Amino acid sequence: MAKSMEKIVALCKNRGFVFPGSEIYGGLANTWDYGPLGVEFKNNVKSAWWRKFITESSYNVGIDCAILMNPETWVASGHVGGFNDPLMDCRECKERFRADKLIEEYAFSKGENIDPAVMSKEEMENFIADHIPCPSCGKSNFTPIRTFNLMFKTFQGVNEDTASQIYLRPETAQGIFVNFKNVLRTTRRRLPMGIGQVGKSFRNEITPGNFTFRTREFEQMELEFFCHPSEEFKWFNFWKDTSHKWLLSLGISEESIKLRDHSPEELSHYSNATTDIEYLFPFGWGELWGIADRTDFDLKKHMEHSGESMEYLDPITNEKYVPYCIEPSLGADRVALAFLCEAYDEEELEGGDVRVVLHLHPALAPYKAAVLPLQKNKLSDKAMEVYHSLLPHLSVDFDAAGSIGKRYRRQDEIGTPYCITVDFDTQNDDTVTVRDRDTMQQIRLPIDQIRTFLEEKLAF
RNA sequence: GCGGGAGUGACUCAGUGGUAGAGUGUCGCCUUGCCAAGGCGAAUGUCGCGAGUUCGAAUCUCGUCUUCCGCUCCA
Repeated sequence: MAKSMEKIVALCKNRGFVFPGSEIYGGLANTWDYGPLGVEFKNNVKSAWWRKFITESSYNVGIDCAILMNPETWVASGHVGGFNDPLMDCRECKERFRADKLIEEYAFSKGENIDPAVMSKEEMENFIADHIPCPSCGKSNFTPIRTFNLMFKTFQGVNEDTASQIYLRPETAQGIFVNFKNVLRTTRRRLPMGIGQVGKSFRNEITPGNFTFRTREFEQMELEFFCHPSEEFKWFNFWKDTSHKWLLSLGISEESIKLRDHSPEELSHYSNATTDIEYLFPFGWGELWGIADRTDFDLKKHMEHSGESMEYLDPITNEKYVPYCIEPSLGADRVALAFLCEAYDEEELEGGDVRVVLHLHPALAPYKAAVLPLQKNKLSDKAMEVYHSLLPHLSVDFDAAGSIGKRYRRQDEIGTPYCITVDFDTQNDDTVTVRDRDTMQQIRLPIDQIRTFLEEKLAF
């Protein structure tokens, strides 16, 4: 049956996966809070990534950097210069223009030597008002210039002046680059080596939207993998492949993802190759994972701006070089949403009624199992025992309210892969019914084997 | 920023000037012995906010806030 964002958003709100941010104050556009189930789920997504890309990798190590960084970082990375576009709108025809581009074009067409780069905002505004009509409608009625910078600004310390202005990081990558030497030295690693990080980033997007897909505050799972320049494509393909397989191993189907190589025109100025892994959301294809060959761009920029050497001395060959960097960068909120969309299903059962079920991979499910007494009054004590015996080891739920069928459905809806039903036989032989979410099949299992059974299912 | 929708219980909505409603969900009791059964009962509302009109406003007017969808934009 059809899945839609509307239904998925409604499920998230009703069951405590995701709430609209600041709801009691009428909300704040495009902010979302992860509820009790959502945080378990998202943590599972993040730890699955961490396990695959950091813990289980012999090449990679982790790091957790500050969100606030020396502003010079963003000058070096190009984020300060690259995102200060002076924009103005024509009040008549609503077209939007870059003031510096208008002046450049004007200067070029008149053969005059005017450089907007040295002009202040007011000077540009005045110049345009005096000389340049709207290229679209011919009128001269522009709004004042507004500079759109992607980065959120704030102030460090008590003085709110430009000297104390700092930024919320727009990507986690730069924290890794500035620590490259620290990590290399303290881990005594040789290249190739990767440094991974999970953390919040902030971008003041003009148009956010589609639930948690594009938000101004978001979480990234980034790996910066450093290698010899001659091996850039080898490792680029390796991480592309590894990323692709990771998604499949956690339940994303082949049909709903595609790998899209950037065309040469589309490539960022620093990249030799970029591949996006896109997922087919109910609202269309959306980028989950950008795998970019960033070359030595970032390390070189930081060398220039900081004066610190970012070169690597190969202890075997004695070759000294600035490493190339392959960056698989994944949106945590995006991929979590993709897992949800992929898992969401409405199944028509015999008799015509419909059950909503999240076919989440057990490793991602908020609860691995729910313990249910078949009969509330007489079996709750025994069920509680089972529940408490599992609680120290696994995330499990307990539910005694309503009919057993209703409780199965409630667990289906939140993606709990197994329901453990305590019945009257349990009291005699210490076995329980384990009901599978996907197949609705039931097996009988001794209580002391439940934990092992569940833990085996968590592999991906 | 522009254009267009929309704000009534947790959710979906009804209510167009005269005592705030329904279904779903939630909770309790009974029933129920493996897939949303049933019975009885309960709780939850500054009707987004502020002015105005009126004897009286969820309802009409103005303002405002929030939100959604398009457009603009997008490392």
